[in-house]
Amino acid sequence: MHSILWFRQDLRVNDNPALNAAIENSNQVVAVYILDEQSKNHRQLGGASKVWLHYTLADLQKSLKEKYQINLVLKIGKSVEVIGKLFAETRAEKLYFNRCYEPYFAANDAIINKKFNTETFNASLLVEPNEVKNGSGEYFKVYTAFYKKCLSSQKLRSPLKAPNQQDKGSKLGVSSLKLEELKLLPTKPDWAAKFKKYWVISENAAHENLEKFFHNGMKNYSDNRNFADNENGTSKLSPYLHFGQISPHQILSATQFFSQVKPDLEKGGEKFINEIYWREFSYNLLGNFNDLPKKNFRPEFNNFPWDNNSELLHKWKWGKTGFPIVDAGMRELYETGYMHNRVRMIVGSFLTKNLLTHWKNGEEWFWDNLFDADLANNSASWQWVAGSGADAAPYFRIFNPVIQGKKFDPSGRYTKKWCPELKDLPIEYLHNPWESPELVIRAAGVELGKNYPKPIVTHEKGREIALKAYALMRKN
DNA sequence: TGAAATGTTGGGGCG
DNA sequence: ACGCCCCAACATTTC
Repeated sequence: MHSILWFRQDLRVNDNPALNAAIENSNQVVAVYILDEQSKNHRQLGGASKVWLHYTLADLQKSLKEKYQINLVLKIGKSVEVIGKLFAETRAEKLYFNRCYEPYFAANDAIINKKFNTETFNASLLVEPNEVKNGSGEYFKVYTAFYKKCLSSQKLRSPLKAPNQQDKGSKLGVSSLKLEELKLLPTKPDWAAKFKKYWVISENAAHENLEKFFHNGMKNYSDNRNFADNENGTSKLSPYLHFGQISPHQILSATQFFSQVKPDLEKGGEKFINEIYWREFSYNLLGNFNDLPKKNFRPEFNNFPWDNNSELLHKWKWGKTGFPIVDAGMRELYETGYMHNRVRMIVGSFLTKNLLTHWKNGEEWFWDNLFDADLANNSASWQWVAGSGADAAPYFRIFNPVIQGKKFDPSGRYTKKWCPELKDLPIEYLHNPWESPELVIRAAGVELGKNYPKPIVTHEKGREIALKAYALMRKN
């Protein structure tokens, strides 16, 4: 008996409910990944996401082959059509897959469930969007309340072990595209080559990173996570989580285990789990407010007088704003496909509040450049930082990039790493080079406007303008 | 998961 | 010895 196992954002062998069900309930499994950019409303993958996906598929192909002798079939097309053909070709009895929660995926899944004999599972969330409601039956709009409710009401499953069975592959020789034919890697220019320096992209690497984080970062995580110059302060698991190379259930279970073994890690572990639940909150918002990627969650922001200056946006994207901590972050993003979380908040505040640029522009740049680009997280977080989102800080909380730099990159290591032209500036002026005495800045070999930009706006004036815009919005 | 402006307090210098 | 002033340091309010 044949079954089809459809891989999506659950690209792992362990703790994969659909995989377990398919292998346990059928003799021959046809595993498939469908690159679907044609179904209704599907959002094109960003450039960085494609690169990550390429290596992830390569890794998954290898593990499925080795462990179960299953070939991962690769296809391009509308998922409903590809699946229909597979059913016809293999006479499979059932389609197994793990649910996705992006609104366009969910709508498509509804069609597939109607058309075929399916069994679906939750593999990637601790809480599905309709699982948790507040006292009046509404979905939560405030994080802390959501989190508390989850903790008090949830029964979480333990991570599943990959079934130990051999020779589960289909004997029919279903045709597959070659991985290269998905064309996920850039060719000319090959801007993706550099990423190998920074990442090992595999299911195994996700677990090794988590283990490393337990030993190096989890103690004092509450504080460490904010320091951009602390390389070990965060887990860097977000891309793996997005593609499902590790599941939140695995993370929670491992964190709790570690906290028990090493009680001094308990506090950090709690905070870490709290951050994992921010992802859950984002999915909860997106699942209940499907327009989150496009429309202001707080409609009063529809009146906000954005400036949307394309030249300023361009300088922001390429790390040429003249504010070192902002530029460092934007360059880290482009170079590594990742940005430290604290710095994401700083550059987000800068774009929306100092440059008065609509958050959607930032959302799109992040979508294209982040390995962890994730519809729920990205849109919820951009709306949060812009002030238009759920549980967002009031708009007038405007980050001062100089103060933030001094506070969260006190050694200057982070800024100097990504803005090497500033490496000889003394720390007192690293985050505000335009205030540096002439002698000092010249001795450091920095010439503003020549080898490092002058600030493209003044923060004080920007703040004033932003507050005026905010007041205007409230009046309307 | 702010920053700036404004208000308050208290120690020390000084006449 | 005392009051006055200055001004950090901290607290509160406002945006």
